[in-house]
Amino acid sequence: MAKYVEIGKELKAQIMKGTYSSDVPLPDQVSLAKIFKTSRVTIQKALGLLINEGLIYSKQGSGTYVKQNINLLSRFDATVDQYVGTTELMHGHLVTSKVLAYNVRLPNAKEREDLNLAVADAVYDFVRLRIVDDSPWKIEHSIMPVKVVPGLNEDVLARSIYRYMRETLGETIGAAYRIIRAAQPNSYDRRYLDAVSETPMLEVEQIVSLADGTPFEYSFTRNRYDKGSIVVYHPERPML
Amino acid sequence: MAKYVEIGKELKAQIMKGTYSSDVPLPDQVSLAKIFKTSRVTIQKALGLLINEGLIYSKQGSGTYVKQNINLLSRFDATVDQYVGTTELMHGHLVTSKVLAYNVRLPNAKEREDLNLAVADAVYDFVRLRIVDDSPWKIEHSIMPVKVVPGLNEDVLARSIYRYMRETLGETIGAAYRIIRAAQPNSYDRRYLDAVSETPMLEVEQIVSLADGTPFEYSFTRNRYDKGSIVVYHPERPML
DNA sequence: CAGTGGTCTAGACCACTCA
DNA sequence: GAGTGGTCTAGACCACTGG
Repeated sequence: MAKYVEIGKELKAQIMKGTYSSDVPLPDQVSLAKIFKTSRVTIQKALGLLINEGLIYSKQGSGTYVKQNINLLSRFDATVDQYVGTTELMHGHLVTSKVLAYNVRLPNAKEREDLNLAVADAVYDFVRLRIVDDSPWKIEHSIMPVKVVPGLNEDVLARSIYRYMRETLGETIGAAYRIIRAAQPNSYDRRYLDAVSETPMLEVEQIVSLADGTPFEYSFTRNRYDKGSIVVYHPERPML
Repeated sequence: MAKYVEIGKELKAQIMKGTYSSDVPLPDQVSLAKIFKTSRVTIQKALGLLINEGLIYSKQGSGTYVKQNINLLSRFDATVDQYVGTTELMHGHLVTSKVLAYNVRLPNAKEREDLNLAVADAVYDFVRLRIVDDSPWKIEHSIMPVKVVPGLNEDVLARSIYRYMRETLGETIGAAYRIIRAAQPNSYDRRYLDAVSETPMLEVEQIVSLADGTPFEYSFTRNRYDKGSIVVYHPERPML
């Protein structure tokens, strides 16, 4: 593990423990470099991780401070901010899956473009109902290329796909595009999620890629408006 | 302007011009350092900007490549990914505002916490209907502290608050928390956005801060499900 | 003014890919 | 094995904050 990641973890742990308040700044970068026996650049890279998470912010000429509103995230139920599958998201809750449809077929034009596939590259096409503590939660409709995620059978689907990819295939999940929208309920929503005409649905369309840039998942996830929201943090970035 | 930002802009411009395809990698970092007469670390910082925007990705031992799905973003109408106000978002479209409510009052407990205010710190509380090309688009309900954004009158509200902050107050917008959810239409939605019972609404609740960490906006923005979605890109980051 | 973060350099070693 | 990106160093200068 890279040194700056280790330092980032340690600093985060200290912040979560309440070592630094939002009034008193963290030790300055030179001091931190001495404390962790490293260079200032490495400290800056470590602090950058926490800044990107929204945990701290830096003010030139002044210092580095802990943000006040860390608690904001915990107030909301479903956070889809990381690339962990939903199975691993709900700490302390049992998440199970029911496979509603499972099929292997050839991709259409849009899927070929979004997943970067040739005409003959088969894809899995499956729909899963995700259940938390015996209560229906969301419906996931996923398209995945067979050549990128081989061996994806119904047994794996009932468990965690992301864990299968990490532990069995040894793949690292990379970036994700997400489009978030509200939608009217469709027949699946009505049948499995107790939605009626007046029930707004929250839909997330996403393309997820491996660390090497290969797209491996194109999916639509839907839940009732009262069964989850999405939390996003946007740090400041130079405009290009 | 920092050198790495300049280089990032130049590289982005070249990529947008189609200089590099997704098959052939960009020049390697050492070559780029020579081309831009700088060090490799600076090149890496510049490339990092493009990686965070989802424009390119790097593969250790291989090279740095342009992503295939750059066009994904342009397919969707409303992108709320940057900290520009909506006035500046719709290129080539006329965005106007109608102030539906405007008030100065004392903050409640939640607002005091989210905006980091004392009991006596007054806040603006206003509702604006945003109109694109004569068609109602979204409703923004905003709370802003008077002491952070002084001089916010109805004249400014009808124009661009963000531009006022940048150009008149000289403030730099920093980070933002956003919670995105689907919701049932309320009376405002029905009255001004042509919503009925079966019209799902997309709602964005957000806290926006200045570069120095001071929160200055707590707002709810709503639009009809068919009048805008939200696009988010999540680059890979080490887990802390 | 002293102290802080922001940027930048030149060079080094390592991990990984791919022919 | 050559070439690539990932990390790290030690030191420097600048920009900004705040007493």
